[in-house]
Amino acid sequence: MVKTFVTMNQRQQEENDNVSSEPESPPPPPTFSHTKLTSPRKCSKRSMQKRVVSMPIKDVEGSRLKGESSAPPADSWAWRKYGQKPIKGSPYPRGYYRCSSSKGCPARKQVERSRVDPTMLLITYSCEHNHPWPASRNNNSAAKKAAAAEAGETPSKSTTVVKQEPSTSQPDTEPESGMEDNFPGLTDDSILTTGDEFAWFGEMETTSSAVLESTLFAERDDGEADDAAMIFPMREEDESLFADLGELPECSFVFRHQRNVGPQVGIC
DNA sequence: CGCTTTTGACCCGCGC
DNA sequence: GCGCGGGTCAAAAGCG
Repeated sequence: MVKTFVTMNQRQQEENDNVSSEPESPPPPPTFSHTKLTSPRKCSKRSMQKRVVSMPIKDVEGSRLKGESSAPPADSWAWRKYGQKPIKGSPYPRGYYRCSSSKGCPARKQVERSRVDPTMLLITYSCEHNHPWPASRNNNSAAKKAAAAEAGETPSKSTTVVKQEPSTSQPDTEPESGMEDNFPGLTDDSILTTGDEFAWFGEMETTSSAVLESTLFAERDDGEADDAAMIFPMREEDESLFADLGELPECSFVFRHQRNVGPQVGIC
């Protein structure tokens, strides 16, 4: 299973759409706990970290069909839709879901259909740092249903973009303190290791054919993004595509992982 | 009956 | 300061 990626087109789209996490903001500080947040409504976009999953519609439907009974669904939490908005420039509406797996769960996700590739769903996950992630409930069929409904019935392909945005809701505490207990997946260290610690994403990763993206190295200050970009050598055509990436945020990282998709970019 | 979805209104941040 | 667009709220309707 490949991890985390945004195709170039998707990324460009996100730049255009503001779908990406903080396109309008300068590179964020290297830690999570800087912005005081009193309510989700007051969460600054720049203070959030996102995870965007670009999921083939087919996968959404597939997991819905076989989901609860046999194989765990791609996303094992309960999501309740609380809104839907048409997005400017996009023919497809964006659905807004919040976690209903536990009371007071701050997690949210947005589901929209990719304009670049209508066969793909872009799912943006967000949550707060200190959010105590609930145990899997395998009860997200509703959201999937809605996502699939929004997406329509179309064949699908491959890539996945994951964006996640933990907000900085504990401004007076050290970034590491308490956070690991409640939201282990979003520590600076584990941010590089999706899977075990990032259980909820990891679960998605292992239970779905969707490709899961890596966390966005937004909060890193050690140049990891650059390193990540070097993991996969680029071909010339890819490099030409990246020629326009001069304005990528510092924290952006680039992969290539798919033969027919081209370069992949993670955005933070 | 309880939970979810729908949908219009409202709020807020941001750019001009 | 104003307008726009994105995100959330909350009431009503639908569904199991």
